Amino acid sequence: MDISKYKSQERLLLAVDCIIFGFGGKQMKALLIKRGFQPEKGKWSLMGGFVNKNENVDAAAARILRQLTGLKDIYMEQLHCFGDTKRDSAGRVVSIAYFALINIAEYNEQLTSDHEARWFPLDKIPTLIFDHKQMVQKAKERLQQKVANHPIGFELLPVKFTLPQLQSLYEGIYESPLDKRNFTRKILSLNILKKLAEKEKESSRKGAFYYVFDRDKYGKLNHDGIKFL
Amino acid sequence: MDISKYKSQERLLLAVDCIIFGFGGKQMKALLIKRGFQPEKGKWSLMGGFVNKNENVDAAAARILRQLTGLKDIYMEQLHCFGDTKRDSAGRVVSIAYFALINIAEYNEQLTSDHEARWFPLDKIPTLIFDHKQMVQKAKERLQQKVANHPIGFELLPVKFTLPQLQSLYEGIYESPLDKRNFTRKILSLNILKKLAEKEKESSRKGAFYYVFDRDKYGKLNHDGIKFL
DNA sequence: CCAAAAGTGTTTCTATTACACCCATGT
DNA sequence: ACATGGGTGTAATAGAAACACTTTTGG
Repeated sequence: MDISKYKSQERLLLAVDCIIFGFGGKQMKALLIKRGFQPEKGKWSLMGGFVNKNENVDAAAARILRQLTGLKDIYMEQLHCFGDTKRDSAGRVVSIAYFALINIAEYNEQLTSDHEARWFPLDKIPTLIFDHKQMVQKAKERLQQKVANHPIGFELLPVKFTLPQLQSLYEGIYESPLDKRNFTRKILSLNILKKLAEKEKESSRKGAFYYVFDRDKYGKLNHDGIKFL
Repeated sequence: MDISKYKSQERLLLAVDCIIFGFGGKQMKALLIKRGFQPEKGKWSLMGGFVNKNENVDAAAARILRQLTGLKDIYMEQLHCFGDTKRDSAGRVVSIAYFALINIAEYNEQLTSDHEARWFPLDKIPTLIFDHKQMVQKAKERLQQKVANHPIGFELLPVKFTLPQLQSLYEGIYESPLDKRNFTRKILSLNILKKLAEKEKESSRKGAFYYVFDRDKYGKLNHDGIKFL
């Protein structure tokens, strides 16, 4: 087979960078690390790494997330390819950005300190290397869109959560307040939550009922017209 | 500067593929070419090419579109990175897919024959090489989403168009009929069209008034909550 | 008994849908 | 005169938004 056209092409470095979102109870946060190698060593950065030649790009993203956080089977979605020639000061590196949603409570604190990782509220993101700030911005916009039509908000909460918690989550993502009554009515009308008998008693005297997301029920619906907000 | 971490990484081929949409009066079409080199030479394919080392990925997409169609200053948007190791039978090539919207009438027929290019209605796309069918599918879904909130449908029409034409366009994109009265009311209520005195007389005895998209007016609106459909 | 958060309905308004007839013109 | 596609309004329904009081319970 004549593949000479391929042979004469220039190869380049391909990286992935991950915007890792967590929910801090009131606001959305992103997990950042102090970069461990040159250039820009010691500066705040997204988690990233290079794509190996015999590795799917999606797999590379999952691997990097696992290496740096210890977490696997995490919700991840490809965001965008950042491909400007000058984006990385050390040479031509095209980066595929992914965003991940994790339950901040399950995240192992030990790993945080290992890699000098820290959670930053989205409105207090420090200066980041390269085009990482743009990546975070784009991820935030994408999350806002996506969460309106897809049940991915639950990835950010524990399996059991209360309606006030869920509302705070949406308020955090949209950075705007929601009406409690309208919110509960709407979310319950979707018929995808199961109410538990148990109550969460930490955050109020009265206690709030726990709910769980019922994936089975959701799976049986038409996902086309479903609107969470 | 110590960039040894970069040096030890594997480089790979990066390509772009373009899904080029046009509107055929009744249905959406995609422009495909007969692939001109091995492997899979002579099979139907999206327009594609390799990204050069000193070229932005976006620029590569624009270059390839220009080389193969002669068109420039075309609406283009990055779609998705397709990065499976086995996607190209001749070796590891990661491809960034873009979709483009062009006014089919302005497209130079000569160039079509030069590259053995042809327009195919979306429901009659032939077998395509590699993962190009998936790319087309994803582009179609993205177009449907996007066109509901952004004024990109106009890219597919001549500068002057009639309301029946615009309606047919949306019907083509969504593959479902719309109510004429509801459609005109909605679209006119956005206040982004300028009605001309002139009429289009080809397709009916009575003739239909031409409109143009008023980019100035549109620019002055809040684009956040705007809904075309 | 009081502070703090949970839970719960109704009304108004806005947007969407469904639906049918007359108009202008070229042949 | 008639066939063809263009243009227009209203009523019914559904969804979104606004809004305030009662409940529970730990201290």
